[in-house]
Amino acid sequence: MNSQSGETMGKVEAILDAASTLFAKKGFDQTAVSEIASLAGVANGTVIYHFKSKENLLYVMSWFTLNSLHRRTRMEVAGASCGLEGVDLYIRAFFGYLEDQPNQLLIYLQNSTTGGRHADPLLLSNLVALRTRYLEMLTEVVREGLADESIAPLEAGVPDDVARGIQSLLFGAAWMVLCHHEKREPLLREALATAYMRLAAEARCPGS
Amino acid sequence: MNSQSGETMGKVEAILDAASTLFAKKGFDQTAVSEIASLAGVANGTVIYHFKSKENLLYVMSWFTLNSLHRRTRMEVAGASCGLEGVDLYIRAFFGYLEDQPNQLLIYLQNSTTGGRHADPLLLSNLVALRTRYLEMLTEVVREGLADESIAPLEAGVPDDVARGIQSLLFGAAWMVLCHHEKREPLLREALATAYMRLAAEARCPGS
Amino acid sequence: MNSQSGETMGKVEAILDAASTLFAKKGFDQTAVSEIASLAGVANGTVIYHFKSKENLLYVMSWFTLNSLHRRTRMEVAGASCGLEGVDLYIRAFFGYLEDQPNQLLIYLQNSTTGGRHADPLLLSNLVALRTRYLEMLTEVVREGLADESIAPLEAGVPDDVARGIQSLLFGAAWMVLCHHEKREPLLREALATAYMRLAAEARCPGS
Amino acid sequence: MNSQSGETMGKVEAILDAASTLFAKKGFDQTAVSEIASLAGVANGTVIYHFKSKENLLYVMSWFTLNSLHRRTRMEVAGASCGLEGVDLYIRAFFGYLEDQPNQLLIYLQNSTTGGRHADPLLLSNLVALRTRYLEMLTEVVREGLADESIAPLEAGVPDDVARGIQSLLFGAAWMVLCHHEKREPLLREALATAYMRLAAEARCPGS
DNA sequence: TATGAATGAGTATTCATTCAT
DNA sequence: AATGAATGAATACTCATTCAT
Repeated sequence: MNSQSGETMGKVEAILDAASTLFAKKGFDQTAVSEIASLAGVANGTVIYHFKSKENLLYVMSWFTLNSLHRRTRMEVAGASCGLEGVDLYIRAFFGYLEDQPNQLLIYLQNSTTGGRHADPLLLSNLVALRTRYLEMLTEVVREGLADESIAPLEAGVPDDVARGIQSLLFGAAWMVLCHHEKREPLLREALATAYMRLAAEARCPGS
Repeated sequence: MNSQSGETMGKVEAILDAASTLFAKKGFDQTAVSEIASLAGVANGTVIYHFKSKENLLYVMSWFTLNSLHRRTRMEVAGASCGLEGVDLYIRAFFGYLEDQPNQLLIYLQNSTTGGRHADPLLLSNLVALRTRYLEMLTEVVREGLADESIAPLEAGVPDDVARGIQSLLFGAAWMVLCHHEKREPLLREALATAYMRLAAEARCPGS
Repeated sequence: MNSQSGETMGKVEAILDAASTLFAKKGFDQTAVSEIASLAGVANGTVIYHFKSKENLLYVMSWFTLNSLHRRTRMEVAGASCGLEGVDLYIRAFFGYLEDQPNQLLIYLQNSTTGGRHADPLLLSNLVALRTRYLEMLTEVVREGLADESIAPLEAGVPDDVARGIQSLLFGAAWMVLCHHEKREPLLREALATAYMRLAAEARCPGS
Repeated sequence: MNSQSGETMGKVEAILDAASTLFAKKGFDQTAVSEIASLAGVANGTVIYHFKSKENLLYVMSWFTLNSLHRRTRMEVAGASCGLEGVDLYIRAFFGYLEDQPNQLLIYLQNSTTGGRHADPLLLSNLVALRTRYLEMLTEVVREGLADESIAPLEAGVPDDVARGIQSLLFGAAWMVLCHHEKREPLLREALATAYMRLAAEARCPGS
C-alpha cells in the first residue's frame, strides 16, 4: 500500500496510504480522521466522502491486506512440487508478508479484535469470505500432500484442524513479532520445523 | 476476576469486574469510564480515584490476567513427572484459562496490539517482566525435558526458540478462538500433537 | 406542485416537487440538498445551479404556495353574489387548499416562523407583497359586503381588523390541523359559523 | 423565564434563559449549543449534561411555556362570574402571555411544526397531555356558560369544536403578531368580538 | 444545462478527568 | 474513601456550495 508507483496518486490511494501508516503507529481509535486527511493532503470531508465512515476505511484496508496476502501466498504456493512444499511456501509467504508489510498485518490483527460496528455489511461479509478462502488454500495444500504422499496419512477431518493449527502458529507469530518485538527469523524456523515434524512422511517429496 | 469470594464485593473489585466485562465486549476505547462506573454501581469519580486513569485500569487488569495465567500454569506444571509432560500441562493450562477466562485473554490480546500510552511506567515494566517469566517457565520445562530425556536433543539456543514457537501457537489459537470464533477443542488437540511431534524423544517419559 | 401535467417533468419541477415533499416531512433545516437532489433524480450541483441556494428554493416554494392559494381564492370568490358570500368562499378556498396541498401550507407556516436569512431580497419583497394582496382581497370582499348590505355596518377601520381576524382564524386552523392533527371539517364549520355571526346582516344576501 | 429573581441563578436556569433568547431570535436549528453555553456562562458540555440533547432542551422549554400559559390562564379564568366571562378571560390571558413572553410563544409555535426526533418520549407525552388540558379548560368554561346560560345553547359536540375554533384564532393571532408583525391590540379586540358574537346569549351574565 | 468530486467550516455530542463537598 | 456536577478539549461526521469538466 505504501507509496503508489505512479507520480499521480489518486486521493483514495493517498487516504489509504496515510491511514495505513497512522493506524499502525497509533492504533485505529487514537487516529483522528483529520490526521489521516492532512497526511493524505486532502480535506477532512474527502475521507468520509470516499469511505463513508472511519470504520469502513479500516475494513477496506483489512480487506486489501488479506487480499494481497492471499494473492502473494497463492502465487508462491503455485510453484510447489509437492503438498508438503506447498505448506512450506505458504508459511514462508506469510513471513515474507510480515517482513514487507508489517503495518498491514498489525492493523489486521487490531481490526480482528473488535467486531464491526458501523461497517458496510457487504464489506464485512467479503472480509469473512476472504478469510475463509485463505484458510482453505492451506487445507487444500495439505490434502494435496496427502494425495502425493509427501504428507503422512491423517484421519478424516484432521487436515482441517492441521490447517487451523498452522494458521494459529502464523498469526500468533505475527502477534509476537509485532506486539512483543520478538525476532522474526527464529519464529520462521520454528514454524517450518514444527510443520515438517507434524506433517512430513518419511520419504519427503515423492521422487526426490 | 468474576465474582469475588467474600459476601461483599469491594468497590475496587466491582470496578475490575465491570471493566473486565465491558472491555471484552466492546473494547477498551469504546468503553466509557461512566459505563464501567454504572455497571460497578459506583460514581464516575470513584473509578479514577482508585485507578488514577482509565488506561492504568487496563494495565492493572492485564497484569492480573497474566499473573493468574502464570500461577495457574505453574501449579499445573508442577505436577509433571517429566519435562515433556510439563509442556503438555503448560499447553493445557493455557487452554484451560482460555475456557475459564476468555474475557481476560481477549483484553490481554487487545491491549498488546497498542503500545502503552499513559500508563504508570512501573506497572508497565512489571507487566513485561511477568511476560518474560511466563515464557521462561516454558523454556525451563523444555530444558528439564532435555535433561530427563523425555524430549529429544536440541541444539543450543533452540529451546528458547521452541518455547517462543509454542507461545505463538497458544496466543495465535486464543486469537482464532476469541476473534474468529474457531472451536477450542480441535486447536488444543492440534497444539498438543504439534508439541509432541516437535519435541518427544522416542521413549517418552523415562521409565514409563 | 405535485406531478407536472406534461409527460416529462423538467428538472426544476422535479426539484420543487422533491423539496416540497421533504421540507414538509422533515422540515427545512433537517432536509439536505443531497436528499432533494437524489429524490428529484438530479445531481447535487443541479439544485444549487437552478436555485442559487437552498434557502432561495424555500422562498420560491413559499411564493408559489401563496400565489396558488391567492389565485384559487380569487377565482372562487369571483363567483360570489354578495360580499358575505365572498367571505364564505374565501374561507372555503383556504380549507380547500389545506386539503389539497397540506405540504405547501405546512412549509409556508414553518418558513414564516423564521426570518429570511440569505434569501434574495427581491424574492422576499415579492413574498411580502403577495401576502398583503391576499389579505387585501379579504378586506375588499368585506367592504363589498358593507356596500351591498350583506354584512352589518362596521365602523371605519374595523373592516381591516376583521380581515386580519379571519386570517388568524384560517392560519391558526391550518396550524392545528397540520401540527396538532386536529380534524379539518369541524374547524371549517366553526370558521364559517364564526364569520357569519361576526359579519352577517339580518337579511343575508340582498334579494335572496 | 427571563432573568431569575434571585442573585444566584442555577446553571440549569441560566441555560434555559439563554436558550429561550437565542431560539426566539435565530430559531432552533440556527442556534448552536455552544452559543447557548457561552450566553449562559457555562461550558459546552454542561448543556448536554443537564438536558441530554439540544432537542430535549427545546421540549423542556416548550413544556415550561405551555405550563406557565396554562397556569396563568387558569388563575385568571378562576375569577370569572359566568362562563362567557370565562371565555373572555381565557382569551385575554392568552394575549397577556403573548405580550409578556413573546419569545416563549414563538418557540412553542416553531417547535410544534417539527415532530420530536431525539426527544425524551416521556417529555413528549407530557407535552401532549398538557396541550390537551389547556384545550379542555376552554371547553369546560364553555360548558359552564351553557349551564349558567351566559352562552346561547349549542348542540351536543359543538362546545368541543367551539373551543378548537377559539384556539385556532388565538394561535393564529400569535402567529400573525410574531411572524408577520401584525399589531396585537386589534387582534385582541377582534378575538373578543368574534367570541362574544359566536357565543353570547341575549342576556349576558345571568343577573347582570 | 448539468454534473459530482471535493471542500472545509460548522456542530452536537462524548468522555476522561477534576474538585469541592 | 467516595461522590457527581461540571468541564472543555477532542472528534466524527454533515452539508451547502464550488468548480472543472
